[in-house]
Amino acid sequence: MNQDYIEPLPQIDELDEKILRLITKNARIPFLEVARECGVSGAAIHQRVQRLLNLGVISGSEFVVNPAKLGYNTCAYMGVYLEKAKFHTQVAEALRKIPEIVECHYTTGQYAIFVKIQTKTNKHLKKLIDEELQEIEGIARTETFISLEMDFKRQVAIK
Amino acid sequence: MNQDYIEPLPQIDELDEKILRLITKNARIPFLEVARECGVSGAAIHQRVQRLLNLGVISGSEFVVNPAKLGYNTCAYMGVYLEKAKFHTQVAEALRKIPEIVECHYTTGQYAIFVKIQTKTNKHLKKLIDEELQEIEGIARTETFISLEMDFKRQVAIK
DNA sequence: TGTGAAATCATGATGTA
DNA sequence: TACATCATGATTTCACA
Repeated sequence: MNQDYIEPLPQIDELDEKILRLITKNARIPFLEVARECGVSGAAIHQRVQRLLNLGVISGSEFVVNPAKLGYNTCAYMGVYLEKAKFHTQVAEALRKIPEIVECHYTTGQYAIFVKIQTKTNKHLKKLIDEELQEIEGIARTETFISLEMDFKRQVAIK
Repeated sequence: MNQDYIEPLPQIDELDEKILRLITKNARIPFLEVARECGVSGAAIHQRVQRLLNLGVISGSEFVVNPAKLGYNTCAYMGVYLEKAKFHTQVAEALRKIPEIVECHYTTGQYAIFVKIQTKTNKHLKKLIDEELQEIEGIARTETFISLEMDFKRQVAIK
């Protein structure tokens, strides 16, 4: 018995994996360089990347900002308790409007919703919790852990 | 009184911000297109981006993979209790060796360490916890929340 | 910082296995 | 279906103002 829902997987071959390993570490790498490393033509890489985008295996690319260099020195995780489970969606919508909330999940366990927050300072975080979050209709209470230091962060490993 | 340590901020002007807003949403955007939007030359954008990299405001670029399309259907957060606080570093080092652990923070509050995990299935997660995590010297116990659904994820907003 | 020219690259069409 | 080759227009990059 397997209780997990598994979504159908696209066919990814070794060339795709090699491409993914390269472009997930550096989105600006010239496709011709990828091509040379893989021993195929540039157009082949171009077509493969397009296909991986179409399949949704990759959703796009981004330059990664360091929040601290923009003055965002506090990173926190917060569990949210709801007054009633059915407030799920409206609370998530309200959270989405707060730009300091950078990630939001529906979760099992003690919290209904779990979020990641980036604020300028601890004071700014406290203010956000007191003045914005506790005011959201449907939130009963919250529990916050501040990240003292991020030790590492990476994407899921390509086989 | 302000208890927060603030790291010195690089000078970021409006042009930098405009560039950041564009390249953090699409790392492959041609710099010439950015240049046209900003009314400067392509080389100016190139140099600005280089400077932002040197300053550490951006740490690089990446194509963003969708874990589910690679068979990683379970996302979880886990709080780690340590036997002794001084086990901090060695536990973090052990965690870094487990590829399914994609993010690791030192935190305040009830947990000493807080991690994000991507596994193929719930079963795979359970196996990871039972066979790998609980075996790590220094970990007392762990508490896991499974993400049923990610509602949203974004980078910190550029002013 | 910015400009412009040379080197490099992306990308679409076409042919082939 | 996946890839190579080729042509062209765009982009990156570097020397220089």
